[in-house]
Amino acid sequence: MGDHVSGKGLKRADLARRTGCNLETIRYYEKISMMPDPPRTASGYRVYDETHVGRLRFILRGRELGFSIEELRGLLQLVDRGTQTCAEVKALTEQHLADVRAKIADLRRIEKVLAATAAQCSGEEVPECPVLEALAS
Amino acid sequence: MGDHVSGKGLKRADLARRTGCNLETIRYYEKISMMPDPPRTASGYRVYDETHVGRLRFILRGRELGFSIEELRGLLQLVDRGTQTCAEVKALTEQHLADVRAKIADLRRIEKVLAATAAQCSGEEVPECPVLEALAS
DNA sequence: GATAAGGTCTGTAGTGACTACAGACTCAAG
DNA sequence: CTTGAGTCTGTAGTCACTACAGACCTTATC
Repeated sequence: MGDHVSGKGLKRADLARRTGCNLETIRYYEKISMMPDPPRTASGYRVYDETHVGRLRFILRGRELGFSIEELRGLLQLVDRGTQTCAEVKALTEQHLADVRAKIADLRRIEKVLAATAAQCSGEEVPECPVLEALAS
Repeated sequence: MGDHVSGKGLKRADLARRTGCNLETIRYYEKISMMPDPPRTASGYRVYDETHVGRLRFILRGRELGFSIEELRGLLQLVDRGTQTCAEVKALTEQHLADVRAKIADLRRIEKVLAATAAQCSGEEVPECPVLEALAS
């Protein structure tokens, strides 16, 4: 009854394979209501279809782009309502873009300090180490 | 018996103020053995001195630079052993520098995608949104 | 000396976003 | 009919903190 048969009725492992998502993460997204409760077989197995594949891909892609679960919840609500304005989505995206840029700036500052202190190292066995001193001061 | 009196015998709140560290985080670092168990007063209050200020500042600065707790534990062990070679420290630092640079590269890729998709937005009330489509596809 | 306000002590629970496991159940193949 | 793999549930662990409840101590004021 797996993925390869008739294209309908994906089991959890099928959905995981199709999306590259961890098996347990699917259950987690269901628990926190990011994914809808899927229909079940008589014996209780979850049954997914293409809409689930699409939604999960959306979530995974968003996570890859650094959106938090809550940010994605906002985005998904707009999708679910069906009445989203492009402006609303754009605003969320631009806010997130600003966050990403701030993070890049932070990391660049860190990179500079690390590169500068590492460059001072002789690599020899000396009791004083410029890195440790940089951390201590 | 606080910070302002005689310069000796800092209480936990004094150490927090001197380092900018959160009060509870000090206790946490003690619990995970990043900070040594300090001496106590007869009634059980922790008593800190300048060596504690130095070590905590070292940890906080390292965390700011993105070292993980375990990485800092490595660095601190070298410090504690007193026998560190500059080469060991340099290796840890350069590994960490590589991690930071990888993270920057990731974020820049994300930034590009976000900026490109946001730029496509009209901001008008259209049912199709390029951002949502970018996430879905 | 009594009392009230504030600091400190302890252990524990919550955060975000998963990940992993134990023990019970079901399903398909041989 | 048995074996092995897949699935189910709830729960605990991860990282690096942060916050809280309830007990105790210290300090200042009356």
